[in-house]
Order: sequence, then structure tokens, then C-alpha cells
Amino acid sequence: MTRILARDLAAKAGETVTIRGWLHKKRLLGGLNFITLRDRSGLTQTLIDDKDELEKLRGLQIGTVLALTGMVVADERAPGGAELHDVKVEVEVPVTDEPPIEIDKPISHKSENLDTLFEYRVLNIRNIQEQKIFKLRGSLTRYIREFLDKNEFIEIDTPKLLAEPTEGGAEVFKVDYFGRTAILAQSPQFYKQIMVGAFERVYEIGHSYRAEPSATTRHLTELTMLDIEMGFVESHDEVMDMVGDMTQYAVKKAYDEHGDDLKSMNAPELKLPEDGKIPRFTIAEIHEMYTKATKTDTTNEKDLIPDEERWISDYARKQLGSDLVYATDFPRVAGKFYHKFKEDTVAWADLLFRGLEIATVPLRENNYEKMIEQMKAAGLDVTHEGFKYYLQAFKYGLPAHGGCGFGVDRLVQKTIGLQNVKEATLFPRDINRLIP
RNA sequence: GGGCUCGUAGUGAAGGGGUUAUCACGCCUCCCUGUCACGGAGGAGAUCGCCGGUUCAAAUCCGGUCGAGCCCGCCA
Repeated sequence: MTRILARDLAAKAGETVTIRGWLHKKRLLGGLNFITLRDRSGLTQTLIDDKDELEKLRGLQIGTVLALTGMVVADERAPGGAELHDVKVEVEVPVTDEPPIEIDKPISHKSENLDTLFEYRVLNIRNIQEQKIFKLRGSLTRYIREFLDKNEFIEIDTPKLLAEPTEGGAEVFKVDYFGRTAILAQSPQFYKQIMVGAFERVYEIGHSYRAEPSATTRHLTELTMLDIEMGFVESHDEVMDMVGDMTQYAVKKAYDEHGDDLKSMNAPELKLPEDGKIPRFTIAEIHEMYTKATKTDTTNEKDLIPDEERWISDYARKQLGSDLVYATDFPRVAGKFYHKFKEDTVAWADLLFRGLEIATVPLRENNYEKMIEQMKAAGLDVTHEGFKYYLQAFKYGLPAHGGCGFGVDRLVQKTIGLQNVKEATLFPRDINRLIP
């Protein structure tokens, strides 16, 4: 008999159907016994009154894979308004070992229990509430792709195994590569810029690897980055607007699609600027406002300190009605050799979402001679093989361009309001976790 | 890398010098015909992370160690 899903049960009243899924809950009341089955669409309640059928489930634990065949009966006492009666039980995969955790109840996300959360990820991802996080995540990246595709960006994939560190900055992982040393890519930075020379507009959603010994609620060693690069840009504003529009589009759509789920996860109410213009403050302005408001002097910092990120986000939400805010005009000293510089500042903005940096949005230097100059000024060996192919792109024609590095894990985390970025990741990798 | 906090049945928690180591959920047995965090009766399950020290006596105090969490730093 053809399988039907839990969500379609009510429409099949009066018919005999088969559902397949996992044993989710037994409620044995004696003569009247309820069995809840879980499939990808939800839960189905079934009523088993036949002693022999019930006996097939003796000793079988939650998670047992079952096929249940019975008559669909509409009954308002049943969750979802319908349930299965006169059920025939077929055990497809028996589970006899007691599961180490309970999955029919909310899984603890308290920070002190995160270790258990990830230790038993294989099982707790079967929890319906837990699955909402990753269904939302799937939707967010789907809407991001939708927006970028509409705007004629090409999705690309670039290598994660690289020859050697050339960019500076974050620490890299080294791996043995047939006797040579390879490194894991910290970002697709070079490759996406190179691709601007061919496609103008490109993006990639892929993994980046950071060997920084950062033990915080916002760092992973393996993270999912959305990298975007667009050519023939007129201004930094144009890039910031594009990234801002994309973010608002994806988050708004996700809220529309998953409103009930987000509510059940206690996600904050979404606040986006009515005119679609994300508020902007320069780093210097934020330092000044923060210093004035908190009496903590940050005016000599080159970047925002984490508390400033939270503070300015709080300000933007409460005063300006926006969960998103841009911090612009980083001081010149914060810039890297591939950035486009202004007089005292660098064309680099951070997009903050609910207190956390979720994207860096810079403009790149595209002039070959200037690049060489800036690389030398940064103390880099421009004749190094690692730069050869990168510089070819500049030498043979790279238009003005800019883009962003956008943390997908952080976007998911903050959309829901999770405390730790790892909670938004199926199998997080951090400074001391490599399994499962 | 620095600071602070925490390791007690499978899971989540209580207890902070002398207890038979407590509770909830889960698990096992039995009762229960409308449960949906079902209910009721009974039961099993813990050398209190590990090593050492103090003490007549350590889950409890001290030191070390291992593991975890949070904040800071680092960080495209």
C-alpha cells in the first residue's frame, strides 16, 4: 500500500492507509493505547486496541521504524483532527536499546548543557523543535540564493585545499597533501575576486576554516560563509545596499514562512526599517556614542569591541526600529592590502544583526599597480607564487568591485535568537570538538 | 593565550565534613478505554570526572589533572 504522510492524514478520512516512520511516543492506557508515529511531515496518532498488535511493540524503544496500516478516522479528540484505527503493525527496524536521551521533549540549550546537546546530536536532531532550527536555516540560504539569482549572480565553488598561506590574518589549518603541506581555505577571497574578472557577479556558500583559538559563543573553526563579489560597482554604498537588501529579503521571507516556528522558539519580533534603508554609523561615531553612554573609552580601538556591537544594535532597534545596522569607515590601520582606501579610512563596513557582526562589506582595490604598492606596503612578497595567479586577474583587467563575507551560521543564530552560534550548526567544529 | 564558573544514576537537577547520597524524566513489571508532559502501585539503575592530600571520617575542604561552559583577547 502507498505510504501517506502525517500531514495528509486528515484528508484521507474513511480510507485505509499506511504510514511509515519512527515510533515517537507510547501512551498505553490499558485497553486503549495510543502510539504516536513521526515522519518528515509531523506526527500521527494511532489507536491500537488489538492485544496482538500491541504485543509486537513490547520491548521496542522510541525510534523503532514502523509501518502502520489502518483506517483514518476523523476525531476532534485526536491531535490534527484525525487518527488511525484498527491498526496493523509492521516492525521495519526494531530498536531494543534504550536511547540515552529523550527526544519527544524540548532539548536543553542551556550553555552548560551544550556539550550534551552536541554529544547526542544524532538523536536530538529527531526532536521536532530541534529540527525547526535547520529547516529555517535551509530556508534562509534558499532565499539568499533566490535574491542573488534574481540579481544575476552566478553561484561558484572554489577550492578549500590551498597551497600555502598568503593572505595573512587568521591562523590556518595545515594538512598533509601527499607529502607537501596544504592549508584549508580561510575564505574564498582570492578566487571570488578572480571570478569577477569573468562573471562580474559571483557568490559562493561554502565552508571556511579558521585555526584561531577562539573559545566564544560566536566562533567556529569550520564555518559556513556566504561570499559575494560584484564588479563594476559605482560606490561602497551600492555594495552595502545590495547586501542590506539581500539580508532583509531573506530574513523577511524566512519570518513569513516560519512565523509559527520562530514564535515557538521565542525568536524576537523582526524589526526592519520601513524604507528599507539600514541605519549607518561610522566606527568613529559609534566609539563616541558608546563612550558617552557607558563611560568606557573606546575611541582608540581600531575595531568595535563586542560590547559596542551589542550597544549600537540595541540603539538601532530601540531608537530606529532596525535589527540591522551598518558600522562603516573603519580606520585605515584596520584595512588589508586588498581593500580600497579613502583618506583616513578604509572602504569597509560591518553589518551587525541583533548585536553581532554577521558580514564584512568592503570595496576592493582593483588597480594592478596600486595592488602591488599596497602589498609591498603590507610587507608581502609580490613575486611569491601564491600571489601569481591572483595578480593575473588584476593585470589583465579587473573592474572596480566589492562584496561581502557573510556568516551563515551567525545569521541563523541571530534570526532565532540562539545564545551560541554552535546551536545553529548541525555538527559544530570548535577548538575542542571534532566529533560527531 | 588570560580571567571566572562548573563536573553527582541514561538525561536534567538538589545536597557543600558523619545520610541507606535526594528529586524529576526515562527504563522494567503490574493496573488503567480518550491519552496528548496521561494517571496509579512497585522495581532496577551512581565506586559523586580522575589522582593525591587534610581529617577518626571527604560527594562535601585543599592541591593537581582531565573535561566542559561563559567573558576578554585573537579573528576577512
